[in-house]
Amino acid sequence: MSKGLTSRKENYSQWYNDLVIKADLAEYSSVRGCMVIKPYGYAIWEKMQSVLDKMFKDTGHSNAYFPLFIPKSFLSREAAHVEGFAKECAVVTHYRLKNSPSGNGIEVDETARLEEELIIRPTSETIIWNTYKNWIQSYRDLPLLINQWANVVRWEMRTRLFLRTTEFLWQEGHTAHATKEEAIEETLKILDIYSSFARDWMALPVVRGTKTEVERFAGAVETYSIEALMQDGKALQSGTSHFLGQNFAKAFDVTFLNREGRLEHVWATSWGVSTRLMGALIMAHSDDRGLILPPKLAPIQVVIVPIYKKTEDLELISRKAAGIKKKLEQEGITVRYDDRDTNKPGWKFAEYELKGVPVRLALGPRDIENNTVEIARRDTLEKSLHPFDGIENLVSDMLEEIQSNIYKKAVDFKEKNTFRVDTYEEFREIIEKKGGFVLAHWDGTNETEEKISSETKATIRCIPLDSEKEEGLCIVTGKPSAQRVLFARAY
RNA sequence: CGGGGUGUAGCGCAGUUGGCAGCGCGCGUCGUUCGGGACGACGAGGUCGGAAGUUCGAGUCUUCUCACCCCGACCA
Repeated sequence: MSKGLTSRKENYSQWYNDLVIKADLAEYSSVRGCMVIKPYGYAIWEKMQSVLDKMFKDTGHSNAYFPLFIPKSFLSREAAHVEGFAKECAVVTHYRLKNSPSGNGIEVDETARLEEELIIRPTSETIIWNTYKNWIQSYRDLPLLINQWANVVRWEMRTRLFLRTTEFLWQEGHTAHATKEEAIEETLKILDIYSSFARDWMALPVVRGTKTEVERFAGAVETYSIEALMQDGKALQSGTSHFLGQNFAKAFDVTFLNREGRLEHVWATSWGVSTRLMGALIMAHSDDRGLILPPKLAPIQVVIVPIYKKTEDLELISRKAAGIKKKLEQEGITVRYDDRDTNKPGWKFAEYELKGVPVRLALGPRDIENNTVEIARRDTLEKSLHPFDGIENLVSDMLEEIQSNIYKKAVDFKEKNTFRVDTYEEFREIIEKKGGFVLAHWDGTNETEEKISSETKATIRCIPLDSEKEEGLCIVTGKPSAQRVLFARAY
């Protein structure tokens, strides 16, 4: 048990908070609802960014950057969109401060009121479509495939580190297409990118699906999402991809001349993942000793800890460690040699476990004598001794094994906690007692969906894309249903 | 916005009837330690969230105020 880390069983959300803070990923800032992402946490986010960025570029997208401020009038151009975001917008009303007449401090200069208020972007569709209007004239300008890495602000009432903060970091893709089919294809292509990123890099299995009308993005025709299951049985929406139809094109009058010389509105998509993925990563794999990071996203993949009494020992060990470090680095592995004299080995062991470093090598006088290294893996906590020779291959293989092992564990957890139920009693029982994903039939109406969510706090996470289309009867109304949908309590 | 709570050292907290501002962790120096979160000695660190009031005297009592946290309604 780690010092000061609440156990998951004791209090899951406390465990999560403790972990984020003690593993040095982030901390609360002096600004309400906003957090500071610390270097170790940001390093993980940077890894995610660089992988995703490459995936976007490999599929033809380019990065650009649009303003943080959105004129108020823009937001109201698309009816559903403004409806969805109005309640959580930060608004800039003034552009100047002045010294208080009382002499202490500063205050807003009321004479410096903005003619039109500016909204801090909660998402960028409006400013982007206002811009695209000037970029698109002909079918030759299409498709337009743009992504931006940015911060956005949503004035949430309650916040949680990484999962929901007032300001957060994300990427938002915004594309324009000549046809509906092409836009839908793009939406699905991105959904694929998200789900394979989750699987192959985060070691996180997800369910892909469409959102119900109630859960749909404000302004979208169809919203697709990936849904992940956390260890406490709650679902976390981890990425969304929207088919926007012609809603924004119409609202911002974005048209193009097609091959036949006819003017048409373009078809649009938007899609995003945020620093919320950090929350998913933390909650999906970690244990009561601390983080467990998939090696492919770990900022430090291997740490080498020297164990010594005398400085002569340290010199010998350091020479040996430098050799190992070099060999591992040649394999493309990120290694830290921690020879700080300020902490004891035991302290370091606990510290790197807390921080989720996948593999730890310990090197002491005994190892120097026997030509061995002690290898400990974070996911299973197994320790073993290995000869110095060929250590780089062993570690390299172990990293891959850890990556696949934690994925397997997550898949196993998801399967064990996914239930098919056919009655509402059973449904409530599982939602109340066990949590997890529940697959059940639903009659497709908003009323039934809202009844279920108000009675059980479980919502329809998505209508899965990949499951078989089994017909049945709605668990609440008994009306016919074309397929089971995925319910869960969600973050 | 409704309900509850907390503001005292970097962090976590104690502070009795109003009477010298404390404890643990952390931090600094020195020494012994070092194969699973070591130990000892010495030391630094405070407008007690803010303002006003009662009092010889306020961390403590009164009034006002600000901030943050937790639970609900909203959400990637």
